[in-house]
Amino acid sequence: MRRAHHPATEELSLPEVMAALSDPLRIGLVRALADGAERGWGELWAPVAKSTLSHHLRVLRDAGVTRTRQEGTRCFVTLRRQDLDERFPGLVGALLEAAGAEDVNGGVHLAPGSDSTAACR
Amino acid sequence: MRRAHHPATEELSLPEVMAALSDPLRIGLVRALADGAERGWGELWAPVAKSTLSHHLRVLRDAGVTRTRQEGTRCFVTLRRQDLDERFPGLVGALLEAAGAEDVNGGVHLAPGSDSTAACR
DNA sequence: TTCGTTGTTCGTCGAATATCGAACAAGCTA
DNA sequence: TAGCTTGTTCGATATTCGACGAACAACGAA
Repeated sequence: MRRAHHPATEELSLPEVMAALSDPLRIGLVRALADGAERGWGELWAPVAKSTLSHHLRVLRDAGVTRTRQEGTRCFVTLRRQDLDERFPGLVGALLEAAGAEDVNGGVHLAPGSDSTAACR
Repeated sequence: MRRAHHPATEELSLPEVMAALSDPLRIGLVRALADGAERGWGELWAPVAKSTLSHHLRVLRDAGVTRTRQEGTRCFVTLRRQDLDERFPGLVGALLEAAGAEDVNGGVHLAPGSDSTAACR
């Protein structure tokens, strides 16, 4: 498990962020993180192999959309909402609203028994 | 020159629109159309072969971002701002603002002598 | 130390994308 | 009719992307 790279706020690239947010599964992941709560890997369920999920989370991280924190063998992920809003005001909000209206989620959902108050027990 | 396909407003797909807007050159094209004016092909200059430009304009059209009108051998293109705002409120505005702040244009610019008042002479 | 859990990385595959030049089609214009 | 202009389409090629399973690395627990 190598040290993950997180671009600084001023390094965020608009095309890269747009590309990261153009996949239904990744939109679903962002929606799952939209409430601002930190989520453990295990809470995020998606209909793909774990290596594929790891790939998508890496794309989001590399684009600066999410931040990953490591704790032992576990990883926790949060949406970098504030950084994104600073560089691209309104973009994430508009995306989340549109994705909610159309129910775009790529098959992603939170694991049973997880809610924003029970995260990271 | 075959009849171009334009998806209806209710057929617009969020991931597809996001993907169409994730390329710097296409962002540049959208910016060139942002004032709502109809532009002729010849007014849009980009640092790629004409077949490549045709491809990018097709991607935008197929995603429902732009509308193409044909007149003789010429084509004119407009941004479907109203349709996009109806389905994805605020998305295009946030993109244009961010792209303007970062000057993302993919090398696209309007041909010399073109401005919003002189279009389509 | 030996497992088991967790997430990353690697190799591979097929599909999609970006790009170019060349050929083509459709409509003006001379 | 014969060019000219304009934009699309066609191959061809190189790259990227999404997906998978397998192997690996790091850490906690038994």
